[in-house]
Amino acid sequence: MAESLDRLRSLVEDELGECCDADVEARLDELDDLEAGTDAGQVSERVEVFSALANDTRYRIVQLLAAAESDLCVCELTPMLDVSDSAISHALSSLTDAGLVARRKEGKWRYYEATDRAERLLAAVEPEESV
Amino acid sequence: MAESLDRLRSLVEDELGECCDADVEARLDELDDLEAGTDAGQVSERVEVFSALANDTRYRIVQLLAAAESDLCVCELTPMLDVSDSAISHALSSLTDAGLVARRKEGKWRYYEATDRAERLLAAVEPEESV
DNA sequence: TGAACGATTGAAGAAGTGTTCAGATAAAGG
DNA sequence: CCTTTATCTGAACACTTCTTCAATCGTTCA
Repeated sequence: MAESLDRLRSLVEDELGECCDADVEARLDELDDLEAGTDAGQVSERVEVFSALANDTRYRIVQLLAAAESDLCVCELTPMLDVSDSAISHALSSLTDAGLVARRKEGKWRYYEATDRAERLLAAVEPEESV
Repeated sequence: MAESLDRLRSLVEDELGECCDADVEARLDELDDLEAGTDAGQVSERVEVFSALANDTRYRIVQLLAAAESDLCVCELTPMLDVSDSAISHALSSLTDAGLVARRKEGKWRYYEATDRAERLLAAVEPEESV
């Protein structure tokens, strides 16, 4: 660890070229702060959220739920997604775990809707021009 | 296809219960519009973006680049991420393809920075309270 | 020119993921 | 009750992904 720090120091010295030691120290401090600002638990929680959207079936479900005026049940989703009910059920379960979808039980049916977090993410992924 | 439509119709009739045909038609139209609103190319482009963030190494890189005041080179990232240079290079390449990171070449080094799209996504994934 | 160094690439094996199938639950209605 | 219907669950297997290693590229500088 101390060794890799020395290595980083000399890289930074190289990178900053002919400038003073104070600048090198400042850069090293900045890098140090960056490293401190990441918490493993938070990272994995957020990676899980992105993973939930990293699949055609799940992404489309969220997109459909966000676009729908009312919430939808599994049997309404099925005809729009060419995979089995089972696959949709698995997908909805991952999405619920990730906090992207909320379920409501009503008699024989379960209705799903997109959460705010999901809607924010869908908006954020749109390319520049449309923002 | 016509068959599954009939099935959907009877499901919707069940769901809406004792109400009139017009309501059933309206619901079917709504479902139809939803289905029409999704384009395969767009879906896969966005799924690719979410996939890029669906991995610890890549997520942390984007987080570091977004938090950094200036852009960073691979050799500065390496000590903060306990994987090989090679892994980081592969990661940066996926991120660049997904439009989440931009590269700048300068002499011996390549500097990377997070794009606006990446910053929007990082903001959007934060949980409710912090918005 | 050639040695050193930062960065990238491709191949390969281990690990992880997605879908389906078969079977299980739970609510509704005869 | 017993059946039907909507949804869920777990196991299995094909498929994808992630990381590492080894080799390569491109720039700098002696």
